[in-house]
Amino acid sequence: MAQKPSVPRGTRDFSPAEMLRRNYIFDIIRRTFSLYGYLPLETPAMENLSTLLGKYGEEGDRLIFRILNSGNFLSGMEPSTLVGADSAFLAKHFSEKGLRYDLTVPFARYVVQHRNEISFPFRRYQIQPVWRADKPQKGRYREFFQCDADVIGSDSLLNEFELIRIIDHVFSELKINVIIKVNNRKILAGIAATAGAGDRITDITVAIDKLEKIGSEGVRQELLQRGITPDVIERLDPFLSLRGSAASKLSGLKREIAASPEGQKGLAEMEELFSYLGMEPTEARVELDLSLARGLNYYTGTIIEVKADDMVIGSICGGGRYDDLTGIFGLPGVSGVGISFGADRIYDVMLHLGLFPEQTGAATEVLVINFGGEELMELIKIAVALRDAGIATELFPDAVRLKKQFSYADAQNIPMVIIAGSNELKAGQATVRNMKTGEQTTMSLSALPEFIREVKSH
RNA sequence: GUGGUUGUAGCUCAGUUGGUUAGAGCGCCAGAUUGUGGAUCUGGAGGUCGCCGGUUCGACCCCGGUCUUCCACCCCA
Repeated sequence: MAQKPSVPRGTRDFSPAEMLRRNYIFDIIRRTFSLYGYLPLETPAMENLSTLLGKYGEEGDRLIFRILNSGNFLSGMEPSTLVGADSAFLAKHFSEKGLRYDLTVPFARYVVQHRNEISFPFRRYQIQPVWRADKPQKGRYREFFQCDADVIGSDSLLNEFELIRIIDHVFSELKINVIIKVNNRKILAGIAATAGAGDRITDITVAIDKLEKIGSEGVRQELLQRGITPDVIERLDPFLSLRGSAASKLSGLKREIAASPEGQKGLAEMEELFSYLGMEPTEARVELDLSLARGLNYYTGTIIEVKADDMVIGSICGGGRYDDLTGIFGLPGVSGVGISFGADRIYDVMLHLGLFPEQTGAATEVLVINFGGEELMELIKIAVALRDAGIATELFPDAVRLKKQFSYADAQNIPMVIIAGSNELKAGQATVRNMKTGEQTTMSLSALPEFIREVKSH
């Protein structure tokens, strides 16, 4: 116990059983992305700090893992400059690279860097780990996987519509009941402007975003704390209490924020999006939630967030439109929109709700009992023939007692065991034991693959 | 980043207001059953009580530090 090795805080090993279930999730997401025409992309685990810093706000910068420079980074540095230097100064001199914090910014970097090779609109999906130097809790890790799909170089709201369809497709295949919340940053800007605080949109949205968690009184306190004046809060109030369908909220808003051109634009976008959704309804409920803001401040239009209906956990998928992301890298005027599935939280939800199918992935289907001795050559041939027939087969590597081999099959959940000892082989036969029912059938060796395929299909 | 919480066998947890060889259930291994798993019975292995240091005649227990877990805030997937 004492000197056991361990992994760093907030990181995890994934056992074979866990990997089979994780791959079940990844496979469904990957298949759905590709069904909608998205292409795979991977980027390095580390990026230059200049790519990363300043993209996620002050809070985000603090959470980026920095990689120490290789070699003697102290060489040529006067000891006197180190005395009294603050950590920001040292970090700048000792570290030039960081672990990626999300997949969207590296994607934007990729697009700008390869703009001449890409034909727009460019759709890509990316399933890779990201790292955040956060304090871990349940459902919050320092290394976790994101599954992103983004399309860049198209302003059309058809993209938003299709991304929502993808979300719906994935969660209905995973059998997770969800609610898809949408909103639009331009509407939020319109609300802020109408309330007379257009310049305080960040403070206002951050506070409003907490509505569900802390209630309307809590939001009021939060707004006050952020220095929003009581008369502005008074004027924000009607927006927070808007109820009803998306259509009725939109028409209500239309009057309220008539004076804000940006707000009107946001409303028009939402109306268009909901008209598409009306034509081709989703399985999950799509709700216009005016309190939805999302922290990442590069979003400029539609914002999307998905919550599980049957379990209290943070959002399991989110996304939105960003107009200016590639602008930071010197390519202005290219609009993008994307979503990101949180695979680790989806895993937690599915585990908690018991939604994983009993057999996930390609576990062994048949174990061939090893009798050793003269039979071994025949047993190898059986295993080869079964694998040729596409049946996942293990030949037990050691000729140990049958009890041990059967226990192994039981522990590994292997559904069928083949017993072919000298008795059976003399007659050119083998016995198949169904481990679930205990039923045993003896047949000729040539009939084995067909028989097992038969049992499998039931 | 702030405040709090947790850590005893592979797993889930007892325990001692500081006193010689630290317990249970489950799991694991062996046997009852030398070609048949999941049930039962019998036996066995496995712990410097997270780590480092301090107080004490003596620490798993008290104190400090550290790592880890989880929680609230912050932020987010």
